[in-house]
Order: sequence, then structure tokens, then C-alpha cells
Amino acid sequence: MTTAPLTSLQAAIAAEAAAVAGTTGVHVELGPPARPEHGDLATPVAMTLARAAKRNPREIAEALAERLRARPDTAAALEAVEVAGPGFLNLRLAPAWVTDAVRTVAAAGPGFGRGGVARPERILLEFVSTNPTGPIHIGHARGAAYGDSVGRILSFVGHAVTREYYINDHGAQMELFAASVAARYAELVGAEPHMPEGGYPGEYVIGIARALREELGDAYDGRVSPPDAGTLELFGRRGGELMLDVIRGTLERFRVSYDEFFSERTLHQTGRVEAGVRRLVDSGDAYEADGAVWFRTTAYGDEKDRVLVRSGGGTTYLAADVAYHLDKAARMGDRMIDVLGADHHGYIGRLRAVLAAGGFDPDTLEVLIMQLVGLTESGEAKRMSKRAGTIVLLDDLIDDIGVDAARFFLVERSHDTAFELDLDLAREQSQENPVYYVQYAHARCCSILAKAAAEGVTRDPAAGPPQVLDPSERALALRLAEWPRTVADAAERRAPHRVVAYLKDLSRDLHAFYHRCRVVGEAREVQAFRMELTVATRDVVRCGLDLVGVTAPDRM
RNA sequence: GCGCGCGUAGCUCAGUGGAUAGAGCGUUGGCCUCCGGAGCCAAAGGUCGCAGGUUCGAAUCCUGCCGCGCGUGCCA
Repeated sequence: MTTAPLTSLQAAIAAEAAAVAGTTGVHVELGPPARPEHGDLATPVAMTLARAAKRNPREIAEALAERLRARPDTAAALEAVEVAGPGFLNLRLAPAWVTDAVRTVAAAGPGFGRGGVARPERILLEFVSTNPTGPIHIGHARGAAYGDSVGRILSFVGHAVTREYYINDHGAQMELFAASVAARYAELVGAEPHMPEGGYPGEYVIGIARALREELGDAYDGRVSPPDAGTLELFGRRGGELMLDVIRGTLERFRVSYDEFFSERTLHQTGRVEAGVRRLVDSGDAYEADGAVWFRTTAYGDEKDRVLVRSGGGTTYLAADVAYHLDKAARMGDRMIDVLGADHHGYIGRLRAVLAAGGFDPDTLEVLIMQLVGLTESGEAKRMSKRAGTIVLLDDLIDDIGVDAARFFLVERSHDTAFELDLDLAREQSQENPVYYVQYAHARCCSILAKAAAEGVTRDPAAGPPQVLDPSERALALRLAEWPRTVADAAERRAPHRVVAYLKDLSRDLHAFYHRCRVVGEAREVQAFRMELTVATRDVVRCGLDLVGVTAPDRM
């Protein structure tokens, strides 16, 4: 990892601030001031220190300013250091510092900001994990775009991430699915269909039935009306596999990748669900009552105990999740992250109880809850029902607006905010979509560099810094310097929308720079600096877009 | 009832203790002899749900209330 330009400046200020206050380990907030006329950077560190030091913040700020002016490296980096307001320190960067910073960014290329995390972790990231009873729809799509982006960002800053999909290929929903496939199969072979109550009416079930018929030939034609147990078992298992293939195809198309697909069915088959329940019973964390086996989750802060084995004999979803999460805990490394839909948030306490009962630190489980995506069409909320087959599929959304726009849209807002996606707007706006704004910034950089190449202009590392900088150059350079902190912040908060917001800001800075400054054909120092600025911007935009799974075309 | 999340510009949303709260879309008015106008510049638009509290400083933290969403299954 390249040392980020702002990091060393920040460290120098922290050292001097500590000296002034007579303490150690001072954290320095260093960022753009609220108003541009206050300079390039500002820090409230003097005010932060004032309380503990019991001194006037302005007095501390003045002393700190003195030291920064006297210290050689900060004196060279800073053109002006001023105390303002209640004790802010406003900094103005010297052109040479700005030039060096941009050179550093450009030299690092698309890897600028990589590996910035202080303590790398091994993280098991689970997301989407829908049961294979139907295709991926808009509700899953947000979790897919979000989870994949978080994975990319965590990896980028230096964590070792394993991405996992938990296949819910067992249970009542799968049985309904198997029966639904059998009913469609019966239709295909001209037999009486037995569609179960609450079965899956979607068209795709016909496709699964057709594929099965092709695999099986006519061997099952007489066993589907009504289906026998063996038929249902096969149709559920094989139908689920075929459905999962469809899901994987959609995810791949959506540029979402996994390291592992973990089947719930195998947990049951290998007896690990039973073993998990037994383990809880043995440790006293589960007990029998009313003919059922209960998990004593109240011992871990839940409001009531939860059933693991029904009085009728079957295990619950939670029982499988006990086995699954104990398995994950054993192999996760340092941490596991579950990305779950909003309708599962009541589940968090139970999952933490699983870990605690298993002897693991429940804080190693992090549950990220996706709020819902609502759809509006023609100004009205679109009613969607999986069972009625009126759901909007991810494949359809991609056909409408493309992968780039869909992914950009879905991670543009914080994951804990419910938002409405207006389908009409999403369709009509495909030309006005913010994704084009950012992609255009990248294409524009490429265009400038193509022009430079055509004119025989190359990068010029030996050129000195320009005498003066245009405000748009300063703004763009500073924005680039902030990238490592932005991406580190996005990783820490699991917040890809911060990357998106940054890219929009960066693009705005680039476009403004473009309109005020020419690159090719300027005086040597100016042209050299602007070439670096253009290269650095191109690479950071490309990198940021890649972190949210969006392409960066050279031409549009 | 209880638990979690959310109330910020007309709309969609950023902003988890710092200065006069921001962006996009929409509205209004300017800018193409140019490395791409899928762009730029400017204007208008706010009791940050309400009321207290914590402190040098609160959209941000605490308490209460109001409103919206989700959850509160021997469903998954």
C-alpha cells in the first residue's frame, strides 16, 4: 500500500497537537472545511483537546499553528495556517504538496487506497441465500448488489473475505415447490395436475418441469398424478438444483460471485442438524416441553424460547441454522457477516444465542439488515406477491435498465433505509441516470489522454510544480487524496453508498476542472500536472466503479 | 403492548459532536469556433417530525411524545 498523502500530514499534525496538549495518541479530524474560503483543509483538534487540557481552544490552536509553521515538513506542505472561529485550524496547501499528492495517486494507479485497513480480518460473508423455489427478484437484488459490493470493498481494504450462499433447499417451501413442479409435469404429459394449496404458480415452474421431463424421459409420466413420495423427493431435489442453476446464472449476469454454495439439505442428510440440537440439549441450552424441543434463547436476551424440534417431529428452520452457524463459526476466521432482509431482523437475537451457546463470542456475528425496496409504477405502489407470480424479477430489471444502472441504483442508498424505486423513472431515466454521469467522467479522462497521445504528449515526471493552481485543480486533487479514507470508511461501516456518493462528487470535480482547464498544449509544468491529475482521476473512478460492480467504459 | 429501523429542500436521498446543513432530480436563467454539451455556471427552495436535556458546540448523543415501515409462528 502506498502511504496516502493526507496520512502523513495528519500524523504530523497529531504529533504537534500532542506536544501542545502534553498528551499522546491524539486523533486528528482532518477534512475539507465547510466553506471553501476557509482553505483546503480544516481541523477542530484544538477544540477537542481543550476540554481535557482545560485550556482555551483558541490558545491551543495558536500554539499548534506556531509549531506547524516552524516544523520543516509541515512548513513546506502548508502555504497558510490560520486560527478561525472558536478554535478551528484552517490550512492552505502549497502547490508543491498538491502536485506531489497527485503524482502519488497517479503512480499508485487503480490500486490507490488498497490495503488501508489497520487490522485485517478473515471474514465469512453470507448474502442473498434465497431458497431455490423461484428466480431472484427485486427484493433479493438489493441484498445481492449490496452484499457483493461490501465483499469487494472489504477485500480491497485488506480483509480476507469468503463469500457464501446458504441454499435453503429443505423444508415446507421446498415441498410445496416439488409438488408444484409435479403438477406442471402432469400437465406436460397430459395427466391431471394436482397443484397444492399455496403452491408456486409462476411460469418458471413450467420450465423446471420441462427440463426434468427431458432428463427423466417417460419414466415418471405415470407417477405425477398424484405424485408419490419418491417422485416428490426427486422433483424437490433435482428441481431445486435446476432452479439454483437459474439463480446462479442471474447472479453471474449481475456480476455477483461466490466462493461457496452451502446446502441446508446436506446438513440434514449428514445428521448435523440433529447433532446441533443434541449439543444444545447436552449443554443445557435446550430442553423438552409440550412434546417439543426448545432452545433456551431467553438465557441470551431473547424475549421467549424458540422451538427447535416440533411436537410433530420435524425440525424448524432455526434448528438448521443452529447447525449452519456453528459450522460457520468453526471456520469463519475472525468474523461472520449475515446480510438479511428486513423481515428477518427478529432473528438476530436467536443467531447470537446460537453462537453464545456454542461457546463463541456472539460479537463475531454481524447482522446487516436490508430494508425493503418498494416499487412504484404509474405513480402507484406495485403490489408484488411471490405466490401470485407478480414479482418483478432481477432478470427483467436488468433487461430494462442494464446491469450498471441496476447495481448503481441499488447501492446508491444506505442499506438501512427503505426506498422506492419508480420503475417508470428507472426506465425513462436510463439516459439521465447518475451512473452515466460517473461513467462519463471516466470516458472524458480517457478522451483527454487519447488526445494527448495523438499530440505526442506524454507524462513528464521531471517537470516542476505549477506556480499557481486553479481552484478546480485544488478541489479535484484534494478529492483524490481523500479516496483512501473514503473507501476505508465505506469498509468499516459496510456502506457502499459512500463509494457511490464519493464517485458522484469526484465526477463533479472532474467535469468542473475540464470546463476551466485545458490539459494538452499548456506550459510544461501545467500540462505535466494536469496529465497526472487526469490519469489519477481516471484510475480512481475506474476503481470505485469496480467496487460496486459497475463498468467504466473508455468511450460511451 | 414490546423490539428493531426510519422521519432532513417539491421529490429521491447524503450527512453517527464542529463554522452559515448538502447533492441529484424537478423549477428558473445563462454557457457549445474548444481534450466529447451524457457536460458546465448561477438562482430559487429548510421551524433537520415535536418537546425537553447533556456542552464551548447537537441533524448527530440522552429522555419523552407523534407519524411511517418491519418484526413479535411448533412458517421459511
